[in-house]
Amino acid sequence: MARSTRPTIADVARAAGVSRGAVSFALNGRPGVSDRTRARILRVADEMSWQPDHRARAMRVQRAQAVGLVLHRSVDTIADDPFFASLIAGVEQVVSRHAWSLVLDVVADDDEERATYERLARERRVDGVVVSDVRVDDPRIGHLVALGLPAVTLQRPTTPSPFPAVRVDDDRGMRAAVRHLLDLGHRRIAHVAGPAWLEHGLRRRRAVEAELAAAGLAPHAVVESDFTAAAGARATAQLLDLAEPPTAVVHAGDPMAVAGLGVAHARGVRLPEDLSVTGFDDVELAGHVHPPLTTVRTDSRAWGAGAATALVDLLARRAGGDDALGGEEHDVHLPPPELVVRGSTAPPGAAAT
Amino acid sequence: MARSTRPTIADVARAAGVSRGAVSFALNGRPGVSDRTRARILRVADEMSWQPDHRARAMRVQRAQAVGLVLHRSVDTIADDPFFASLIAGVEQVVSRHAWSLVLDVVADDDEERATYERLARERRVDGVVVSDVRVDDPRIGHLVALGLPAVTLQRPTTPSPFPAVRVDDDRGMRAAVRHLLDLGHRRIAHVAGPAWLEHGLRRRRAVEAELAAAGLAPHAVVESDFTAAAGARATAQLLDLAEPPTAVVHAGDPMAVAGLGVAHARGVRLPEDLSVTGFDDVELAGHVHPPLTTVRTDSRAWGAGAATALVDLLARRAGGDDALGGEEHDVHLPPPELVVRGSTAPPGAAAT
DNA sequence: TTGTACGCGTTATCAC
DNA sequence: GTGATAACGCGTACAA
Repeated sequence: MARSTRPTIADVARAAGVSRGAVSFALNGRPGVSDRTRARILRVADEMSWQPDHRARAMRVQRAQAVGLVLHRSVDTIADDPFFASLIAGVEQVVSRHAWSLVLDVVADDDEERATYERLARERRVDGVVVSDVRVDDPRIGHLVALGLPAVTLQRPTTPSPFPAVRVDDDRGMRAAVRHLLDLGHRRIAHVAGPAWLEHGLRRRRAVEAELAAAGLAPHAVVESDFTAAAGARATAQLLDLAEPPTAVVHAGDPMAVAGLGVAHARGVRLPEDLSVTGFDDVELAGHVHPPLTTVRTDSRAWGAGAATALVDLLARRAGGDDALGGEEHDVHLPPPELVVRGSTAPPGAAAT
Repeated sequence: MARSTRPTIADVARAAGVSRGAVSFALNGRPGVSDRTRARILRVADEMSWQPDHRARAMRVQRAQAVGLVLHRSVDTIADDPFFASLIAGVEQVVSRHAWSLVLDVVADDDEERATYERLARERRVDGVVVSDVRVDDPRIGHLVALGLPAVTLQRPTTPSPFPAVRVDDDRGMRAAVRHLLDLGHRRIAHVAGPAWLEHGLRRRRAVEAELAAAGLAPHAVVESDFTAAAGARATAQLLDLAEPPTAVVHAGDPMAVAGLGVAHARGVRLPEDLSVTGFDDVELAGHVHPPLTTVRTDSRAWGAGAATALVDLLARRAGGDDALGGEEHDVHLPPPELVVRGSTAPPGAAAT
């Protein structure tokens, strides 16, 4: 455990017979040293397996070379919703390519969330953050502005935000799912929604309503849920208990939809003859349950990657002296999600025909 | 964006009319300032909303106050396996309680993994790492020792390791599942295993074999898989294609088991009458598919929390001057997982009786 | 309690 | 253009 022998830039400089400054120049590829000296310095540094101490450098250049991601959901939801893992993976992919780091925090409530952002900003652990699960009237936007912590949001918040957003046209996918059911002949279409206080929960619900309205219909019923399988199961049970149950249910998330299939199955409802079901996200399991789930394929990893890229770009602009935060003109638009038709949807009463 | 006005310790000292050293003492709650002065200093610091710059402090005390977690799996597997999200959440829970940070990296191959550990160590981004997905003959152990980077492993590696391990008796759960099937009267029991090069993949397989051997049996068949739903589906198809198919399948992971249910369903196999299925982990969805999955309940979050705790303890000991790495006597033992019996298991040919 | 050296790179200034 | 020298960033720790 050769803890004491970790070389510093001074050791490298001495070994190479140059000044510390020269080593720094050589390492960072800037003019000031001849090619021969540069090569020698780099060789020596490599031999000593020296790399600059990230902290010392960060302190000097006033940049952490790290981005933060603060996830605010119960610890359980995080495990149950594959979305987060994909998001993290996407962010990480970009961040690591730049030799930056991802600092991750999971918080349980609003207070902890505030405190965490404050800590990240004050301690300067990160240069900026990715804001996910944007809420309706999201208080974090103002908070981050006040803290002076640059950010990128996933979707554009409903309230004005000075930060760039990574946008994807969820609506299109949701409407495609409803359209698909309408085309199959369904008229009693229910929706199991995400929480209305989440921007994407609300947005997806509006999309369902809009597409139905375009066909002169209204949702047969809307049950607000929270994206978990347990809540999805409850919601489906509730819908099946209606005097006049729906013939199709559009879910705002796959785990809810899969649980819905399970409940229907358990009650002897024939799938998809008696009930058509759609999901949202296309998690890996979606194609492997029975009947395989018709769902909307999103690319959460691309979302994470897009957000990280936007953030890195934003920070680069700021490092270049541009104090602006970017705003809408730097929004990144991702390709809209597409409907994946599988076996969980069919014309209503298909078996009866 | 008041970037330039971020206060430093000097500003606080000036405002409070004391020296910088006094502010430092007051903040860290150590003797050297009177209670009255301490209170005043803290009040001023709070008013200016000053918190010590993490980098400057880290540089001085030579500690990053951060732990690393390097996940080595394809980006897809990470999203599909809820285990990771739980693990991350567990680690984070502990880490944040200490006001430390979690630095997360996702790597795609061995080279990248090596490079990442090296970077984390050389740049001193983290004080230690949590090593998950321990492999048979895991090369990372030696590498980490060479880098001088303290670690905690999830399960004790098969090869000697100087690091503490968080251990949980997977075997017990796996054997309980097999026992359960034997008790139901099954004799043709197959196993869909995880990769044999993963410590827990191999361990679970051995447990299945051991329990069957205790009953004078051998696995009806073993299909090696990779923990994904897709692979699980293929494995089940393969088993059902056998001239003499198994009456029960024990899976090393829930996603594989759920996909197995789907395949069986699609083929018209009656569940659980014609085929009993067990999983491992008890992901949230497990109780909501049809039939609800009999599985082994593990607590991945507790695993993450245990690992983080062990790591923080280890680092505290080292900070206290103890250069030892801990080793086996600091292993943490978690309660063994338990079997959760649901509807996916029944006596063989139950409906026929 | 105060003054100040220190940790470790980066960068502005300066000499050749 | 090459390179050395020294100041700097921001807390902490130790001598005074």
